[in-house]
Amino acid sequence: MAYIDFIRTAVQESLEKLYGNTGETLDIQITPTKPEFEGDYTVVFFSLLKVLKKRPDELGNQLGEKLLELYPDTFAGFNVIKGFLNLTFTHNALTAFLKNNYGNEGFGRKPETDRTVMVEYASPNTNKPLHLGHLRNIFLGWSMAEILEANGFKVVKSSIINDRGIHICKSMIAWKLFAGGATPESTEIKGDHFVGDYYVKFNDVYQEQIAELVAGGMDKKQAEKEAPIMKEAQDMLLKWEQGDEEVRSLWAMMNGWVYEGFDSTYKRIGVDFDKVYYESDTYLLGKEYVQKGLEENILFKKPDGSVWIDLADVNLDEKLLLRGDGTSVYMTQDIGLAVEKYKDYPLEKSIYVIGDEQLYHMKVLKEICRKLGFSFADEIFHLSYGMVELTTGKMKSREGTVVDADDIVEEMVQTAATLTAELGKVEGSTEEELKQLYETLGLGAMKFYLLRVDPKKRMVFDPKESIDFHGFTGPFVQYTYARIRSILRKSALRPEEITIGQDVEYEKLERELTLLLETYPNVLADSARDMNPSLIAGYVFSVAQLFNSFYTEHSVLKAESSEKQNLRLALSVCTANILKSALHLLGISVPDRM
RNA sequence: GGCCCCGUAGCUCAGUGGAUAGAGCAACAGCCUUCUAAGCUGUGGGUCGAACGUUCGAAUCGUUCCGGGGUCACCA
Repeated sequence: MAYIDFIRTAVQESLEKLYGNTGETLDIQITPTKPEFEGDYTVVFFSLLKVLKKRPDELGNQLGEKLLELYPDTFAGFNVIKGFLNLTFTHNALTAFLKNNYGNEGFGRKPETDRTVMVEYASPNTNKPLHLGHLRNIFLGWSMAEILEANGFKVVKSSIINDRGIHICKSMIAWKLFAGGATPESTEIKGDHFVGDYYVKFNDVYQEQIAELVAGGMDKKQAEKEAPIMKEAQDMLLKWEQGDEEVRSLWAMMNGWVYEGFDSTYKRIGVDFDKVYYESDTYLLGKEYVQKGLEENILFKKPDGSVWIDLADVNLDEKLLLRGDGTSVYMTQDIGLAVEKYKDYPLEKSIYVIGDEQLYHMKVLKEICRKLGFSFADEIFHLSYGMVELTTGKMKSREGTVVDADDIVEEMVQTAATLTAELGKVEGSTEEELKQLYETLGLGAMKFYLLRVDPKKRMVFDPKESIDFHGFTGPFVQYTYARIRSILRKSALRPEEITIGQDVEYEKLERELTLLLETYPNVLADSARDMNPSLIAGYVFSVAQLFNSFYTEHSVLKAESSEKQNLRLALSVCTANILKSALHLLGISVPDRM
């Protein structure tokens, strides 16, 4: 049992022994003791004073003494200040934890169960390459999947690829008109970038044509509709829907290029999916449920034949589900896909990693599913995250300020290479090892940077700050790990030969580190409960920080006694295990040296 | 305009009912014959957007206001 839970139970028991069962549930808060006070954990008992009709020092002292009496092996002492009871653990209580867990690489993880959840993330369009915003989405999704798995869930990582629609038709028509048969192979351009270039080309030509029409006296709105290239794109979409062979094969070819590009990016950043849905397969699925809803009078038809749902009763407005011509809209498709997911897997929860600009859309989706009678409606969870902005403001594709995913990853890896070369600590490594190290560090920096912030909040991406590998960063934590590995390589004792003496004493930093390491299982549980990887980033940083203080203050290999050396080795092994485990949950790997 | 989110140190962010509000970066002063200095130690830096309220206790909860953002498409 975690220390904090143990204390809660012990306090409850002590209070009952002291004052009997009051019949009320007592609200007891337990927090780590602030560094300026003496103690390890603090019981905050202000709220009990009124119920038990006691004075603070009276209640605090009685409770403290009872705890010492009942658990002499656990509590060594206490002090009372106002409504705070500060408790100090015995050395043996610390040792009990360390002994049982220091060598356990899976410390904090819960055993696997059959409870299954799906995490949908990435979900790109196929008309342009991934950008920085996608990276936040992807790292978040990947990390949440890992965190849920560590908490005992079976996790299905999924993605819905928006592979059809007017957007890809724009790239297609531009390619047809201007590429002259060029391919990613012939131009040596990565497939997704190649297709994205034609999307940009489309827009350039489109703007020119609008300008021409307006110059010729046409109204701007009219011009936007009349521009020939736009008409051609729309014509292509129509042909696609009719199954026109030529259009379909062009579509398949260009999407194929994009997938090759995406796959190489996914591979480099180390993410994958268990199940990929394609919009071209699923976009018609929602219609039957809309039809059924119409028959059951949950939905209604307007005179023009369009189908709507009225959400006024839950403070939302009317929402279109089928156009007058019977074609489906985005929402219709999402209903279909939501059902499909539950047909494919026995899901307890269906998590969607989607930007917060779609909060309203997801709220409506959930509400419609509920009205249509789907039992899973309440288990749809929108893991929303804020936009990534630049120090200069928002990313805007029209202004060319979009940070490309491949570019930024490459830049981080290059930074890692430059920095490593400057420091010159890994001489003697092979080319292959160095290349691997740069990837580990560059991606570690990138992922940590994007995951260290609360997902719900929008964040600012500062290129200067992102390539700083000091302080609250991935490389800082990785460095701490590498330092420990270095100690362990030089140690005469192997981790499994460590023995911690029963009455070994803990100095301040040893004690603090032990207490912090012990809370890891709770951090793991909290991050799953809150759907928030940044809790792990914050934790892993504080562990690394504290270990570095300990490392500077106390020598492990030249400890003053063999008893001390064993203790410090155990602390080092335990720290390394937790750093590795926690970083893994953020998708970050660790180097043996750096 | 309706609804939702945000406002904490120069900058980027922690802290959602408890003690004198924290960290990183930036600034300044120190620490490498000692297990990796991508590190450590210290200093300066805040009317927690504003006001009122609830509470023994408020950055945290409530109301109002100010400032910033999102969204409310027969777009995806």
